Amino acid sequence: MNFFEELKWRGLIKDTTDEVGIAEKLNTHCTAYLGIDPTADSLHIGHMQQLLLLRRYQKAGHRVIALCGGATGMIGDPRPTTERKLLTIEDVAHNVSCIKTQIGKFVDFEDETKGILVNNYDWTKELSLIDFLRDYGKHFNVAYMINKDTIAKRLESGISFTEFTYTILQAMDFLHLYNKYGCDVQFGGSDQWGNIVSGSDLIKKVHGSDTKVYGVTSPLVTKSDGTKFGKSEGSNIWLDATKTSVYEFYQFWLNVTDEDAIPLLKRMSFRTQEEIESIELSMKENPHLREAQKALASEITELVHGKDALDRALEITEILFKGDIKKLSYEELKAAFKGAPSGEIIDGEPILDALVKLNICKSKNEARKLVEGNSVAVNGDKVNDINYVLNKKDAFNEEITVIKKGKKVFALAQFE
RNA sequence: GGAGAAGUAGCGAAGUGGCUAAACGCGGCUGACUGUAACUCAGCUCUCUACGAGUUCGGCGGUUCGAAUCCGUCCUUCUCCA
Repeated sequence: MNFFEELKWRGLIKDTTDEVGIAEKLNTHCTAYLGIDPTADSLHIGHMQQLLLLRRYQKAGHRVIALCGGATGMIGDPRPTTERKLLTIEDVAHNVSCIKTQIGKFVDFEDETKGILVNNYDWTKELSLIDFLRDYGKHFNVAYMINKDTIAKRLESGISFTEFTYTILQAMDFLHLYNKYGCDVQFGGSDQWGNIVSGSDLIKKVHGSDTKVYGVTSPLVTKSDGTKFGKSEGSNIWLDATKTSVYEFYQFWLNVTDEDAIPLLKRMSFRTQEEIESIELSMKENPHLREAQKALASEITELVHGKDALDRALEITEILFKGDIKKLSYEELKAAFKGAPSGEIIDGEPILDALVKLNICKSKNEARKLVEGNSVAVNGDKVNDINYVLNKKDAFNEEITVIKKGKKVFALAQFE
């Protein structure tokens, strides 16, 4: 199975500008690029598939370019629903620096012939309006642009000129990378199809229609029940451990439903076809062991957060679901829960306030309802009195208390 | 520039003077079941010093005993015309 066939088997190919051409190209050598806009100060698991693709390309011997959209991020890729709020220049710069280090976990940038990290702001910031309109604008037919899915969807609800021009900016990136690095493949999620085509079209208009450049997209990750992938408790699962703890990250993957587990393993894991098929087989025989979920969660958590962090997430999991918290020593607890979500409370803190302080609940109102609903446990014991007070003397070493909401959400409360 | 229409909680969408903290659907949370799954069922889903109180229906101002609902004005968006 060659590289292109493998991508297909994994379910990572949706559309290509030229399937035969790209299949050939990927079996020789190419320079492939992926662009990511800095819309937040951390990447989230919605980016994972693409980041892993970057890694796959590099592992397969191709040169990869990770593009951080410092310029495009200031404009905003049109969403199907509504106009984006412009980010401030400071925010974009901050986001760029945060994201760059995260991308480094997936790609090796040590050797320029194997991996390059660029920022499109560098070649866009000096471009004058007149040059933009004369050198690039002429290549874009408005009638053609408004037929692009991303823009067409917005014609009813409204789209600003700013976002309308986004696709031109991204096309300029592909052209720039083609000129400078001979970059001949751009890939991305299927929502990027329009932008990717804009880029290859632009290159062909500038360099001739027989120029060998290719675009390829992968299907967006969806869940079998049709709901949005990548959210937990309504919020994003971030790659930044301070925004989403390693434990939560691990748990997210562990809780993937059976139906989604194998497809996700194919897409996200670097395991071979044989390995994945054997997992699939044993999962069919013993679904309750959730081997696929465990394999998926471990591999991805280790890649993103490292071996030590994974081990700790596993330890916490073990304790929270199988062990008895009260049997642990203070030292064991402290070691196991290192890096877990935590917060400080005072001696005599009411349970409702503590739940809010530790970010387990958004408001005391919510906390009240959960306690009344018998959903909260302190050090393993259910608490259903809304006037319950947390005392130092009940804590481990008079210092640490574990507060749990439901089955899976917990935080460490530390007395001041 | 002109003429219409619309802006309601995370989203979609009712409501068109008091019975409305605002139907319904989705999403989210919790409980039961289970395999930390799926399905199904039940409850919750503005806030708080909580059998009560406060603040909400694009913004501001007004009418009224009383407004998401009426009036004025501003902002935003859509449709059609030029």
